[in-house]
Formats: sequence, C-alpha cells, structure tokens
Amino acid sequence: MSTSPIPEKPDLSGLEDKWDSVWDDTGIYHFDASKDRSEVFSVDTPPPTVSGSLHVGHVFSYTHTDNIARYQRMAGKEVFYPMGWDDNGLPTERRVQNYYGVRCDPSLPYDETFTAPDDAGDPKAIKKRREISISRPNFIELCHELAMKDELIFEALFRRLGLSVDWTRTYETINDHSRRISQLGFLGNLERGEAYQVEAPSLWDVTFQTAVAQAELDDRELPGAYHKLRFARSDGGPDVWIDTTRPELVPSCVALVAHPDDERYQPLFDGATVTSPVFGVDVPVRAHPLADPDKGTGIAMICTFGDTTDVTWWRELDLPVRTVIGRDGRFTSETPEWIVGDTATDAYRRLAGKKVAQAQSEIVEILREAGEMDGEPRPTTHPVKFFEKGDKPLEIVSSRQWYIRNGGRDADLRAALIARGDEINWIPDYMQSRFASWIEGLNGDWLISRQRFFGVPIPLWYPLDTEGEPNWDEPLTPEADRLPIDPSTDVPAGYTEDQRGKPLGFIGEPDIMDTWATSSLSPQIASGWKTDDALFAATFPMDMRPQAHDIIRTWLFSTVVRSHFQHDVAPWKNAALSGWILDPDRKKMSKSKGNAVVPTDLLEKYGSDAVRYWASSGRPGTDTAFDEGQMKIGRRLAIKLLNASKFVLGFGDGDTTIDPSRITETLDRSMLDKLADLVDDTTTAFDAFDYARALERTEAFFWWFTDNHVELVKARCYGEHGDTRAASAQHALRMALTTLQRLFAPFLPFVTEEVWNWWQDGSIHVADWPGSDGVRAAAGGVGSGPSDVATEALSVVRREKSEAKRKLRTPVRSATFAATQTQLDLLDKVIDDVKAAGVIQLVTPGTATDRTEIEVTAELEPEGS
RNA sequence: GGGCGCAUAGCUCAGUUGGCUAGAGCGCUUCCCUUACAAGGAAGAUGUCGGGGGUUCGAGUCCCUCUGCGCCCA
Repeated sequence: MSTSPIPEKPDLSGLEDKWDSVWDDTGIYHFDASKDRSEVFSVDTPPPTVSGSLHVGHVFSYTHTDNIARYQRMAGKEVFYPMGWDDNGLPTERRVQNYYGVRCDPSLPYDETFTAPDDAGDPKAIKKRREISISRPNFIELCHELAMKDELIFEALFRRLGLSVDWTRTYETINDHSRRISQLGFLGNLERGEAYQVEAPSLWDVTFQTAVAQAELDDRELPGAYHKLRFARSDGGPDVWIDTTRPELVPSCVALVAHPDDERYQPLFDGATVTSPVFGVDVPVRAHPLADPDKGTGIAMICTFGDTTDVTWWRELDLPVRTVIGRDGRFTSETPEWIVGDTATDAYRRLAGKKVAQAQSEIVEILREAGEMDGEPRPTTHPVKFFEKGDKPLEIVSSRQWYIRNGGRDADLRAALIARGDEINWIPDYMQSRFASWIEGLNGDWLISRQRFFGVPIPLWYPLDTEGEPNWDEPLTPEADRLPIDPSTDVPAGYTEDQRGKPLGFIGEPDIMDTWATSSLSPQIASGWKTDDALFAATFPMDMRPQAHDIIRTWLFSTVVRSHFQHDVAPWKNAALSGWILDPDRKKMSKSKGNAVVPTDLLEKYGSDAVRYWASSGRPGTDTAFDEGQMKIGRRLAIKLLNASKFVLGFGDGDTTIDPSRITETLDRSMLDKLADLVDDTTTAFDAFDYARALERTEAFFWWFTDNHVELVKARCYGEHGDTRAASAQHALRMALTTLQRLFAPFLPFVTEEVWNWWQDGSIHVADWPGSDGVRAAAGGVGSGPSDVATEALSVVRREKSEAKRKLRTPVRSATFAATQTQLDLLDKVIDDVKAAGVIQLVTPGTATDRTEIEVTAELEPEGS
C-alpha cells in the first residue's frame, strides 16, 4: 500500500506533518509491554524543564538519542522511549510568578473562585501593576496550568523534529504518579536509614528562602575588603589582630584559629582566650591546618557561620553555635544571650534587623568609634558561594533539614557508588572519571529538603507533645496506598484534622523535596516501578540514559544513588553524554546568555531532516558549533535522496523486485561489495552509539554512489548494452537503494519514509536494519577493485575535459589508460561502463606502469565539430 | 590549585590497534543547463597536524614537557 506515488518534481515540503500524523495513526512507536526484557531497548529520556522557551540545545541532544532509538528499533528491539516533562520545582515557580504576576503567600487561605489574571503572559501589563498575592494551593494550580501549556509547545516541537517517542507514555515530574514514586522512594530510604534529618548548618539562599545542596553551588569572585580588628588578650598579653572580610560577624565569633605550625600563634594554643572587640565575648584560640598563615595576619576568626570553612572548623574543633543571621538574611532582632554589658548590647541594637550589607557598614562605624579597627578597609576580591540560580551570597544558617546519604560522609558507600560506575558503559568512556571524581570530592550528604511551595512534599507528620512541641525523632509515615499525600492537608492515621497544631496532635512536615530527589527516580517513574510489574520487569534496569555532561554530578549521580539503595544495581547499562551547542564565538549557547537560537524557525527554514543532519554530526560528548551551513548541506542531502530514489525507481517499468541472480555485471557486483562493507561499518558504529560516524560513512558512500556509480551505469540502465546488462544494473541499484534508504532512516526520518513508501509497504522505521550478508553474497566476491578502477578512470577522463574547459559530454575520440597491469586487467572488465560514462569512442590498449595512479592520454573531439 | 577534555586547510570537523604522497564538507577559483537532481554537476588551489623533546625502521597517532582554549570542582 504505497501511500506516495513518485512525484514529477519531488520536494521536501509538508513531509513533517504528513508523516507525523501517519506515525501517530499507525502507532509504530508504541511500546509492546508483552516483550521479554532481552528484546527491549529502554531509554531513560531526560525530562526537559518546561520553561516555555525552546532553543537549539533541545533539538541537538534529543536528536542524538532518537538516532539510537531508531537504529535499535530497526535492529529488532522493542524500543521503550517515553517522554517526561520536568515541571517540578523552582524554574516553574519562578516562571509562574513572572508569567501571571503573582506571588505565593502561604499564610493566605485557598480561594476557590480565583482565576488567572487576564493580563497573564503580557509582561508589560504586569509590570504596571502590583503582584497579586495568592495562597499556596492557588499558586500550585497556576503552576500546573502553565506547565500544561508549555508541555504542548514542547511536544509539538519534538514531533516536528521527528522524535520516535511513544507519545502515549508521557509523565510530568509533578503529577500524581511521580509524586507517589518520589514519596515511596523517600520512605524506602527512610526505612532503611538512608534518609535522615538533622539540625545542622546548611547553606541558605535568602532570596529563595530555601536551603540548597552542594551540587547546586557556584563560586563567584566578589569584591570585598579586609578589616583589621583588635582582639584583646584576656591575660593582658599583646593584642591579637585579625583580618576579616566579614566584620559584621564579630558578634557570632566563637574562636580564633591559626595554623598549627605557625610559630607566631603557637603560644596561644594552650588555652589562651581573647576578647572580641566591642562585644567583649571571650573566645579561645585554636589550631587547625585549614588556617592560612599567608592570609592577612595569619589568624582568622571563626564565626557561626561565615562560610563553609567555618562549618568545618566548628565541627572539627567542637565549638558552640552563636547565630546572628536569620533565614531572612537579617540580623536577629533579639539581642543574643551571650552579648552582655551596655556597650555590647547597645552595639548589637544598632545591627538588629539589618541586612548583611547594611550591618557591615554599621559595624565598621561602631568599630571605628571604639578604635578597634586598624586603618581603613583594604579592598580585595574573594570567592563567595552562591546558589547557582541565585544572585545574593548564601548565608549559612542552622536549621532542621533532611538528607539522603550519598557517600559524602562514608568511605564505604563512596567506594560502592564508584563501583556502580563500572557496571555502566560510558559514552564517551572518559566521562566515567568525571563521575568518579565527583564522588571522591563529596564532603557531605545530599540535602534534599527545600523550603519552597511547588514540589513533592516530604510525606511525613510529627506528633506534638503536651506542650505542643513536635517530636522530630518519631515522624509519622503514611501507608503506601495513600500516596501521594500532602502533609499540610492530609492527616496521619489515628488523628483528625482538628488536632493539627494542637498539643498531643500533630503537624505536617512543611518542606518539599528538591527536584533532583524526584528526577533521580526517572527510571523508576518511567518504568512502572510499584505500579506495573510487567513493564518494570521488561524495562529496568534501563538500556540507555542520555544526558548532558554538565549534570553528571546531579542527575546522573543522584539516579545511581537511588538505584543503588533501592535495587542494588546500576540504573542503566549505558550512559551517553552529549555536549553542548556553542555559538560561533565558541560560547555555550543558552537562553540566559541571549545567544540561543529558536529551533522552530530553523525547522521551518531548512526542514526537520536537515536540522537533524546537523545535530547528528555532533559526536557523542563533544561540544558542537551551531552551524546553519551544515543544515543547508543536510537539506541538500535530503533532496538528493529524493532525486536518486526517483531515478533508480524510474527504470524497469515499475519493477521493484531485487533478484541477486540477475546482478551479473562486475561493476554492479563490485559496488555491492563496497556497500556490504558500509553496512558492517555503520552497524558497528551504531552498536557503539556512534551515530555520527554511521552518518558520515553512509553520507560519503551515498555521494560517491550518485556521482560515480550511477553515472557509470546510467547508459547501461537505459539499455544501451542489452536487457540482461540493463537488468543487472537496475537490480543492483535497487539493492543499493533499499539499503541506503534504511541506513539513512535514523537520521532523516521524514524523507526516508517518503522515498521508502514510493516502493515498499509499511514504515521504513520498523523495517529491518540492513544486513551485509545478502549484499555481500550478491557481490560474489569480486571485491572493490573493479569499482575503484572504474571510478578513477572516469575521474581522470573528467579531469582532462575540465582542464580543457570543455563540457563533460564532449566525446573522446580515443583514450589510452596507463596503470599497473592489475588495474588494467580490472579496467578491462568494466570498460564498457567507463566508455559510456566518459563518452569515449575508442579505448586503445593500455600500457602497464608501476604507478598506482591511473593516467589517461585522451584525444578530445575538436571544438565546434 | 585539582580533575576531564580540546588544539589537523580560511571555517566546521574525520583520521580505529603507530604504516605508503594527511582527508571530507563548506567557502574560494575555473568550467558545464548533462534526459534523477542548477535546491545540480565536473575540476582545481590551500596544511611547519599548537611549540619543544623522547620511544621507534617509521609518530597527526604512543610517552614527557610547555603554551593556549573550554568545562567541572576546590
């Protein structure tokens, strides 16, 4: 049932819509869950963040994965290729705030009548008005609403790009199913002791009002200034001067610290105490190797907490906590208990309630007035920790947070996770060392709790004692069949809603989980863990995780952690890491840099196959320059495939059969010999996930095929040497065509489907991947020699004409070839084809030489005759 | 400072375990409307394979070192 008769003038327009809808109707990408695991190839597709904007990075890496999926499907695997949408967490929250001009106020009650503002999506209109405060449930509804809109846009793009995704199997990382799996996963970790909560210093973003994890940190160089401050010796010895970039933290100072080998300060390590300037708090002087003798005066103050080094010192030197900065990034309004005396409390009152920067200027004034600062602040720059999405430095506050163990505090677990890496085939293989290096450098467990609104709630409640204080150590867990739950609205078993917040009642855990805590379960979410046992058995551990290399430390690593704990196995057999798109200045292309290109325009301008061609030229793991030139070439290739197919199928009165026994000519067989090598080459490359190599080889062969082989056999095809010899050419061309169309199918799904349907039944995308055996058998062992010789002979004849500035159809009255005897013997077998293609009237016997290049002495027909 | 990668024609990149005179495409120059394709075809020019050293009969390829660039981390 060929759906596409060969058009007079084939072209590419409209192929995307036409075939996308056919594929949808016929369901060729639908997964058959009844297959055995050994017959399945399952893909742990990255759920893109549905941020509303698309860029070429999306088409790039997803095309790579699709190339592999299409190859595996043709090679006989039942391909499980779902698509997730990552609509969970901060990016969506932020986008909702901007898109609708709203802000979440958790203290407000749910408003059933609330609807999205009319000016949603109109930034100018929103800018003119104030943000609308809405409740948390209303806010979450808007998150869902906007995410749904974005998903449709993304799906349309991916369909147009020709991804062979099973569109009946999509999920959102925030939907009921994902929340349930995420909560189940967490409860499993909790039950096995892999998840725990602790009151500890954690990195805190004051803008987003949430704790952040080590994997989300960014170091940025910031200008700052050293302030030289005086600490008086309690025993009356000489003053100690310290340099600090954070003088405002003097009230939270808990000790001074110097390097153990630093002779200047060694006398003080024996229990000496000093008194902090202005606040008059006695603190000890301690020794620790992390203190840098060359920095400032070589002795530093330890505060709780100025930076992560403070945390290390605090923990290892067993120091008290004196916190002055709250979660809002301001100095606490109450004067801390350790600050006593009029001078100290007056000074503190001047800081209370101030933000860090204001407090710093204020304390400089105070210190200056008190004469406790030597000279003026000296400007410097220093690395400061930021949340990667934030624009204010992180503070470190002490709070109750949930963690999942990841080896950061446990060498055995670290070793076990590194060993999981050995179970995975890494593409390219050097990516494994990035994975191992990251694990080796971990220095804390994985903080998963977030103090946000939109996300998967941590599924716990805590019982309250008679005073109404929560018992954090004995959380109440929900029954598995109730999941997903929201502890802020659901009630633990044995309690009623009116006991919420009351003594002897309960409270819900207010935090949600980090998005990675859910996306780290993407294999479990997609594969039907705990929901569809047959599907899970057929697809897990998955065959392939495609992703970008910059998130090895987050997504890839955390997925391994979860799978290690839950299933005692690596989550996939292969991890394929893709590179980035670089703009022409070799900068990473990203929306935030403003150099991203919108892919829909490209798909429109060049056609999907052409854009895929460009994407497919990016080798695994390699950053690739954005290059519209490559898309033009891809477009030309697609058009060439149309025309070549039309040409080949135009012979034999619609005969579409391929009968190897009729392929009798040496040149035809020799071409097939080379084709068989190509099939072996590309199959090997694809098995190693090297789609780029497969494409390159196929493309090179194809251009040779059309420019040389087809030209050589054209005359014979038209019957100039009789029917038998014409049939040989035609059957060989058709054998080459069916092979080449299928070799191109993973890369150029639309045009190959079009030309396939001119003469074949069914979709090319579920046709068998070509094997080399039949092709090689038809070649009959003639080798590539005859074809090579014919190609070169034709080429030298063309050169003669080109150098004489004559048209290629110029007849050659006589030609004499010179080459080795072996080549001349081969040439003899294909000479009729060479004569026809070169328009050579007479070939006189050649001279054997010892040079391997073929040379020709040709007498061209005189001009004007 | 540590880890990983990259450096080959003007541009984008191939170059398997070392092996003949280092390749492709684009771009450039010249020519050709040829009955699949002018959205095409033919031909041509272009390189201290980043620098230096070493191993080898032989190095773009292996080892050392230096330089520059990118990413991740401290």
